[in-house]
Amino acid sequence: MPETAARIAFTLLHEDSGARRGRIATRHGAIETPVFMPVGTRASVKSLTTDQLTALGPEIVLCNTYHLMLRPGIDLLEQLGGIHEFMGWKGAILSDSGGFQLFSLASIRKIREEGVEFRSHIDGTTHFLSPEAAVDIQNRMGVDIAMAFDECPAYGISKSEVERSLSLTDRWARRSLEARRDTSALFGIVQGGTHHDLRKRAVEEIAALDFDGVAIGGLSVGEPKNEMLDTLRFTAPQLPRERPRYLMGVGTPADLLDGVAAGIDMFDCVMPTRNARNGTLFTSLGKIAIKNARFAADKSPLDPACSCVTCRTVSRAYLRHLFINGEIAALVYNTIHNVSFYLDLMGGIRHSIASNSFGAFRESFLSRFADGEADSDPAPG
RNA sequence: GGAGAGAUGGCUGAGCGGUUAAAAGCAGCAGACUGUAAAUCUGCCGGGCCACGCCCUACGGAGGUUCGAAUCCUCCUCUCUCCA
Repeated sequence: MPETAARIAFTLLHEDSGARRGRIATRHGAIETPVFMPVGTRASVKSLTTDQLTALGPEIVLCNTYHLMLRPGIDLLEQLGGIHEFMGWKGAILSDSGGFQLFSLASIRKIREEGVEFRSHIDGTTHFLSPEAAVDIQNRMGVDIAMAFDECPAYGISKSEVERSLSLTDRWARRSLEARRDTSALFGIVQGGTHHDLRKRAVEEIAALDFDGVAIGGLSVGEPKNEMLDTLRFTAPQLPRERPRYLMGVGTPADLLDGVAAGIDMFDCVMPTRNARNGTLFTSLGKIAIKNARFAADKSPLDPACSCVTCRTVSRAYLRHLFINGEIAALVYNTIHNVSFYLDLMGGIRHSIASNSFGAFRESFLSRFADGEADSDPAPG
């Protein structure tokens, strides 16, 4: 991409019903969409070295403004050549603005019109994030895609509070955009809880601004699944067709399929990496808890349908052994597999859209994945 | 041979007259995890049952004191430490 070109360029390649197949050109390579972005909050996809991550082949990963501004700090990060160089990562990077930390670290912050005062969860020192500061930090990190600074309202608060929060997010969106530079693309975020009218208002507000992409935030934060899906299906199709659509923080394999069906192009979620470290592994036949006693003597690969390093190299019995003994290799093997599983799922989704068979792919995947049992042992006699 | 200390649920280990089916940790079994304060957290964990209550069996063994004992007394068995 020429130096003078846009921050990113999105091309919508194909549509299959509501599902979209596209491509995002960035200064760090092209991203085939729909895409799943592994989460690397502190410039690290937990338990993986950068070369292990690279070998898995994701085109883009996440990092987090709040966590990185605390450590190592933006001055140091900038001095060290930016986040790509810092972590030795050649692919694209999207950073979250820190808005989600307003939600997850609610007890140690104070929200004002101007911005948010945080107390560091590490050492208690006070820090300030505003739309301008958050975007500035993301620019200085050198990420390919930055996120507007938003407030993610907790589920269960009153509609009037959601509306108040949304108004703040919308005002912050304009200020975030003012702070955009050519170094990083900037996405706006649609909030509004589970209220159709607020979501509609948010879409109109954000879509009218010159963001490089539009995200749906504030889903899968505790609301019932049917409300999440309802909000997703209501909101996603209203997002600008010619720009990337990003569903933040979602989700399960089934959620990804629902998101794609609703017209989402980008996803991120801690689920594959966190669950890997906690012993829950995704397979083509459903989730399994590798610590379960029934895998103690199971010589079969974790997922016979998977070709990742883990599945090619070791057995379920060995993975269980490593996990219950707290071996570091368990985290590495598990993470390699779960991330591979998610990336493979997205690959399958992209192929199916290209061949107009997304609906069938989705049905097929879900019928096998079901919810739960993935025990390859023969039925007891 | 002598002098001490001690034996508690798979293990370590509290309790030292009633509120004790018995703290806590570990092990074991299961579950959760959705823009990562997470290699974290939660539940179960003697047995049985027509189970939100009841019945068995339980603190080395056998007796005893007491309304009531894992807790007090006697004897026995075994373990550990120190001195010979």
